Amino acid sequence: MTPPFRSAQLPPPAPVPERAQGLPMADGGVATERADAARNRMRLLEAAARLVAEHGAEHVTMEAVACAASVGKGTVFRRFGDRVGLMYALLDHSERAFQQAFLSGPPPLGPGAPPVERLEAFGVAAIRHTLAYMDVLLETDQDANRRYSHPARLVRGTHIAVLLREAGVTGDLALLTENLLGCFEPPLVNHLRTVRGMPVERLEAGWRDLVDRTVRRGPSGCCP
Amino acid sequence: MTPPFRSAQLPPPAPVPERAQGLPMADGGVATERADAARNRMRLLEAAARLVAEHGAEHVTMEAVACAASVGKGTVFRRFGDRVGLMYALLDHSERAFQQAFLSGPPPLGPGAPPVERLEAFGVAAIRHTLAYMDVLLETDQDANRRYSHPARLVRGTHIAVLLREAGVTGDLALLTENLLGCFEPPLVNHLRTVRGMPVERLEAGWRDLVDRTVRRGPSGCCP
DNA sequence: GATATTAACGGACCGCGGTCCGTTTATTGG
DNA sequence: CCAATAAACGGACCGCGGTCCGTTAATATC
Repeated sequence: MTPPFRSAQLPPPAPVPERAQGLPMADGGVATERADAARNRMRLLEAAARLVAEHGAEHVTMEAVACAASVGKGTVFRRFGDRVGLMYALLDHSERAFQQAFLSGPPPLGPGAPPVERLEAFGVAAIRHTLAYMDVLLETDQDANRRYSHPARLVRGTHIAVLLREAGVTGDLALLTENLLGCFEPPLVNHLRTVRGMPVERLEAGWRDLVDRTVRRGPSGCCP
Repeated sequence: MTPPFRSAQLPPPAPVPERAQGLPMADGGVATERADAARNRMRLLEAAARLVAEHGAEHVTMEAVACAASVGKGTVFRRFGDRVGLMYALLDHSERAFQQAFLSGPPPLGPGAPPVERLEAFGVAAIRHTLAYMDVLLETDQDANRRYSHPARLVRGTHIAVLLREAGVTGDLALLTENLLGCFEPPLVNHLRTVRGMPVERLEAGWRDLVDRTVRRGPSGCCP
């Protein structure tokens, strides 16, 4: 009688775009959002961003966002699915910018530098990104399931895995990657900074050290 | 006008014991719970455990617990503070047992084995513990702040740090410890098992590998 | 431009976590 | 045993996330 599992997700009702989707159609066009829908999405994102800036993400209610955007509450949920979805939407721009920086920007973050250097630069950038958007990120952390399946996390994970491989790391790359990703968990970073009082430089140095330990030759003997 | 921070905690109203406290008093006695309070705590814990077993932690409401224990809703909150507090209380016994096992049980988990072996055994035990209590642990994960400051996590962290030191690891032990602790995050373990389909053995092997990489000689050159 | 279709809208509604405060009851001191 | 005190009780109450469904209006077709 115990219900399936936490990871059993809401099935296929699947409205909830969270972002204007361009689904290809039979005739070669794209199924675009209706004009009013698109306008409301913009209004909602702007209102949400304003309220977050004013009161902190933690104190922004869905109803307040709806009201500030002069829109019904139902509309907010239809556009963004739930509170966490709205928060993710708020992060979308900066996350894309970050992705572009490490996928195709200038070295050492982007291609062109040796993999270990890129990895170190990546972590430093990720930590800074986390700090910059901390309060919204902490809100997205509410839904543990989505956190680990979110596209942004997958992209980061793939990037790390590729760099590890390029660096000649052997072993369970998937797990090593997850371990490295753990360094950017917003609540962890927040805790280390706020409660334990660690300066950013220390976190960055810790990341570099960790990368070195991970990369420095595989599980078997040290220095063949 | 932005409110202080997320980590700013509820000040000192400080009822919320979460566990029968034995505070020392002037006369040498202990300030114990009133009889009815203690009885209600037991009833609530039993009721909660039953409901969790029956319906899964995720579907247990505070009102249902109160009702099943024939107690008012207010009483549940006075005893355990909030939902997460109740969940932590449910985990208390097993967590203490685990602590005893690695602090004073037989080797290789307890004292007597070399530190690296203990560390590896610790991780394996922690992963199993996490899997065994997964659904309740996932509920405790709601409150990100408390997660990182919870006594149980501190104990685990101290244990890891001590073993790392004994193993002769140099570097930022605090950060290395946090990184290793990340391997036991319930939502991560759940994701790797449920979504990514990794068997327990793989997680355990991954832990051992990670310990090896962490321990194998510090940040500077490889094999002096 | 009129009509049909279908997506989008919005606010009433629900459930649950958490609080408040008037009432009850265990305890202690005489 | 009785009174006084303070702790514990319990349920009405509140706010917010999320859902539902009758209404509205954008688009497509003619």
